[in-house]
Amino acid sequence: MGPQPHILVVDDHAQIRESVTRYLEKNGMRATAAKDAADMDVQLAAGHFDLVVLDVMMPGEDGLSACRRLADDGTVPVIMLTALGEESDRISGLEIGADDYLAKPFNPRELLARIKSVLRRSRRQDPLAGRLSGHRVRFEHLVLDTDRQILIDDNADEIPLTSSEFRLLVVLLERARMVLSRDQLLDLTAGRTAGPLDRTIDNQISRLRRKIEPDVLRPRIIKTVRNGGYCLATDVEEEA
Amino acid sequence: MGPQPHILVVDDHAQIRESVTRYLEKNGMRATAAKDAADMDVQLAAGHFDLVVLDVMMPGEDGLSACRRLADDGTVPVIMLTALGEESDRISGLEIGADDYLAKPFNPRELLARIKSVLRRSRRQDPLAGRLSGHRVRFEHLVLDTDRQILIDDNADEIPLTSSEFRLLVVLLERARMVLSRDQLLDLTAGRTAGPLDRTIDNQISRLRRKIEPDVLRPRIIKTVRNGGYCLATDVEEEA
DNA sequence: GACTGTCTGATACAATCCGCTACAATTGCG
DNA sequence: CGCAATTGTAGCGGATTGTATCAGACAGTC
Repeated sequence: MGPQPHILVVDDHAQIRESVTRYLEKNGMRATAAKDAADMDVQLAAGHFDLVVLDVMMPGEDGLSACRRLADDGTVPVIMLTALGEESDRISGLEIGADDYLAKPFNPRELLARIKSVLRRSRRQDPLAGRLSGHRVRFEHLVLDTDRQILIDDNADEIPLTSSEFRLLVVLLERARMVLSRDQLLDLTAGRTAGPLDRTIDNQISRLRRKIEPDVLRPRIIKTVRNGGYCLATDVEEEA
Repeated sequence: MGPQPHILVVDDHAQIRESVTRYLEKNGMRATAAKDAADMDVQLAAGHFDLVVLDVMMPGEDGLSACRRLADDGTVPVIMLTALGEESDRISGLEIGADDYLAKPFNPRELLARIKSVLRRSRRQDPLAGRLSGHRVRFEHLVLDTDRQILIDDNADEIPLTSSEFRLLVVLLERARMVLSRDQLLDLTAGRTAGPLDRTIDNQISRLRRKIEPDVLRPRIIKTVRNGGYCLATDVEEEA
C-alpha cells in the first residue's frame, strides 16, 4: 500500500473534487480525481489505489452501479457519497458492498476519519497479502521462490509446482495460521464459488501435500480442520 | 465463525438490548446481550463473538474506553452506538479504532447492513489455536505442540489429537481453573448452541481424558463439576 | 442404610467428513 | 489435430464425530 495511501475521488462536481483532493493531500495522502465512472475506470487501470470515494449521483454510469462493479471485483474498498436524506441510497449502498458512506454535505474531517477507518480495516484483513510477490519465503525445510514458482529444499533440490499448487500455497502462506474454509480457498485461488459436491480444494491440498510434507500420512505443515477447512501451521519468514 | 455470526450487544438500556438482539436473531444471526463493560468482558471470555455493538454512554466503564481496549486487542471488530449529534464522540470513536458507528436513534435495518458490511470486511479467520497459536504449552506431564496438534509426554512419545480434541483442550488451557459449562464449551469449540439432550461435550471430554489422564478413573487434569461443567485444574505454562 | 431422581462416564452405532485413487475434461503447445 | 501436463469429478473406505443408551455415581429424603 506504500507509505501514503492513494485515494481516488470520483465526483462530477469540479469544486468538490478539488477541495476534497486538496484536503486529503494536506493530511498526508495521495489523491487523484475522476469526473465520472468512465474516468474512474481509466484511472484504476492506470495506477494503484487503496480506496475510492464515489459520488452516488453522477451523469453517465450511476454511482451505485459503479460501486457494485468495484465491490464484485473486491480489490479496492469504496466509500459512497450520498445526497442528504436519501436513506434508501445509503442502505442500498452498504448492501451493494460499499464499505461506508457519508451524507452530503459532509465535514471533511469526518471523511478523513472514515477513510482512515476503512483503510485500517482493509489493512488488518490481509497484513501480508500480495507482499510475497518477488520475494523468497522460507517455511519449515523449504524455500519458495515466487519468481520461478518452485520450491527448494534443504538439499537444494528443486521441486516444481503447477500453477494452481503455487497459487494455493501462496494463499496459505500469506495467511499462515489462519483457518481457511474450502469456499474461501476456492475463491482466493480460482475466484469462483464452490458447488455442492466440490472436492476440488481437497484434491489440490492432497497434491500439494505430496510435494511439501515430509510425512504425508501425518501432515504438519498444512493441517486439516474438520468442518473448518485447512490451515498452514508454521512460521513463515521472508528472505532477502 | 460458524454458519451464524455471533454478535454481542452492549447497552445499559434493557429495552434496546432486547429489541436489537431480537431483530438480529430474526435476521439469521446469533445475538447475546451485555449490560455494561464488565458484563461484556465476562461474555467475551465465556464465548466466541464475531462483532461487538457497543453503546458509548454507559455507567461504569465508558464505551470509548472499552472500545479502545477491544481495538488494542484487535481480535473482534466493534460498532459504536453514539448519542445523536455528538459529533466529537463519533469521530473519536473511529479514531480510537471502532470499525463503524451509528447515531441513536437508529434504523435497525441500517444497523444490520452495517454489521454485515463490517463482517464482510473483517471476515477474519481465527487462528486455529487462539492466542496459544504457535506456542508450546506445558501442563502436568504433557506438552502441547499447537502447531502439530499433538501432545508430547515425558518419554517424548507423541500422542496425536483429533481436531475436536485439540480445540477442546486449547479452550480449556486458555481458561485454566475456570469452570466452563457444556454450553460454553460447545460454543467455544464448535460455535453452536446445545440441544436439549446434547451429550457431545461429555463424549469429547471422555475421549480427551483417555489421552491425557494418567488414571482415567480418577481424572485430575480435567475435573468434573457436577451441575456446572468441566474445569482444567492444573497450572499451565507457556514455553518459547 | 435403602430408595429415588438426576447427572455423568462409557460403549456402540450411525452419520458425516476427509484422503486417496482413478478417470474424465480441459488446457497448453507444437 | 494430437499429445502431454494439468485440473476437475466421482466414488470407495477409513477416520472422526454426534446420538442413543445403559450403567454407575452422587445427593437428598425417608
